[in-house]
Amino acid sequence: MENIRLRFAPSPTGALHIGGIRTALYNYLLAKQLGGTFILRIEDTDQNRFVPGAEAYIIDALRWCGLIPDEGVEFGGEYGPYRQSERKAIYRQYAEALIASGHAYYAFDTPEELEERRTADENFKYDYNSRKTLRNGLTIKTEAVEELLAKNEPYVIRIKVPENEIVRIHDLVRGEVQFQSNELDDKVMLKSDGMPTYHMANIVDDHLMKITHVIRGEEWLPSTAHHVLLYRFLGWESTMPKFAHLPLILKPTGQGKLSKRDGSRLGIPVFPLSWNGETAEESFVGFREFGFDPRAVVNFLAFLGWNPGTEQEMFSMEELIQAFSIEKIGKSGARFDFEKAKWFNQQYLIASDNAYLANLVRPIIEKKGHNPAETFLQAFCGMMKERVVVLTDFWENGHYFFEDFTEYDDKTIGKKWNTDSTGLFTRLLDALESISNYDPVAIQAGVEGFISENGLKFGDIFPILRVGLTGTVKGPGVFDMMALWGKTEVKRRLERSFALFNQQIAKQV
RNA sequence: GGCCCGUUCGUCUAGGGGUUAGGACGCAGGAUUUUCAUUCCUGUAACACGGGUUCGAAUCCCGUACGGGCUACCA
Repeated sequence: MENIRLRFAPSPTGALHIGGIRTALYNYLLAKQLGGTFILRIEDTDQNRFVPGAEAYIIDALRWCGLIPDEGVEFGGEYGPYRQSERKAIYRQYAEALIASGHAYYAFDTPEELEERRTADENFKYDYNSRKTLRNGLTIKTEAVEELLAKNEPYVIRIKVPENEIVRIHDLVRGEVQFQSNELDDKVMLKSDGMPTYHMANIVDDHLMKITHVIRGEEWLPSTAHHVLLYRFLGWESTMPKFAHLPLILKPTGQGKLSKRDGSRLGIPVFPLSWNGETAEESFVGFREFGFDPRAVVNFLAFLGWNPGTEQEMFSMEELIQAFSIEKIGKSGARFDFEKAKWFNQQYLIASDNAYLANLVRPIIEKKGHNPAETFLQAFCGMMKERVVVLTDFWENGHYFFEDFTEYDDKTIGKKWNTDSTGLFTRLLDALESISNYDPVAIQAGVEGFISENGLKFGDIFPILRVGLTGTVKGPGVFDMMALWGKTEVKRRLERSFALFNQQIAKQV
């Protein structure tokens, strides 16, 4: 039985957006399902686009999502190095082997010369036809080529695409796709700086690392024909990996595929983690910082372009590993729907136990300068979890648990609070004081008793009690909160608030 | 422009020759509730278009339209 090996191979050119994470996820799921190995390879062959910190970001992001590589940069393994820049020498020998077998050639055309050809003919392609008129090993005599090489003349190595052939690729998502070889250009394999292009490095590494399945974005479908040709020319066709090209993730609004800018444009995260670029324009908030639980992000992403064919929507990573299948990957682009992402998050938060939540919420509360006791925090999380969508809502909607509110619902108070209220509520406070067993049930009984004894209605008491306690008309059950806070704190809060309310009506008069 | 891929409610999607075309998000209404939320119920809304093939097409085939990707010494 073959050893299943899949890889996620991003370029460290900046923060990795959610589309990249989804690609990693699908690779991870299939690897785990088949008992295989999930590998992280860094494709840093473009020295111009290299961004410091991007590699660390990618690893942090994968860790946060729970997509831990078994092998790769920072994770070890027997097929290293896993950074392509450290494998530079390897690629050259294969590029030269391609030349030796007549499947590639040296090309001496300068970027400027090619640019000129492109401006002259906008359909210009370096292909089976035009290569006859360019400066390369096919048009220059062998000795002259040797001479140029000896003189250190810059050159690239290009693949020699055969004429009049049909290149067939079998894609696990799309079935058979054909390309007419005359449509294919002679892509550069080795750049003049000695680095391979993606195409070369990818095929060599996938072969050397014994990759069995390539799951990647649809943007690679057109160049897969070149990749198949390379496997053939290098004699590796029999062990060529299976390909699966994923539908792209589309912008939430408008047209085209999701891009980095869509996040800031719409005020929503499109990255797993925040990224601090050189400028504000290049900086992005992540799902993590926005208040997402990684389980929700993973669940949401899994469903962007795939679904199990059942009506189950909530899937743990383990369940995804069980249920995942390439056959069920969709073919058309999936629009990024932030509303759905939030819904997933809310579902996870509601279903989480209080201790788990307290762990995630604590840093948020501490950042605001509060250091609550663990039991208090957990009780808080328990009361709030059905009222939040993202983790930051715990503070947004429940800050009054930790600090005195400064703004309150003055509309409600304006309607309900009058000059007689202080007297009434002071008596309520006294009634509250006399409750011996200060738990939610007893408090409720006390308040209800007070209401009926005084011939009042719920509406006369509750809005003021709630706003007095929390500043807002929304929130957990008042009696639950009161029990958590205790008699003294309840008294303190209410007395403070009554003073505030009296100031408000004083101003109105 | 050329090549390649795609097209079921607004969005994510199930289904795949005969279905009341199913679910989820969103939205609207209702029930429960001390508020808000949760939960539950109900509603809203789709097979891009045109031709075939067939007794019958959303489903198969061909076109068209529309959308997307690629077209670098970027990945």
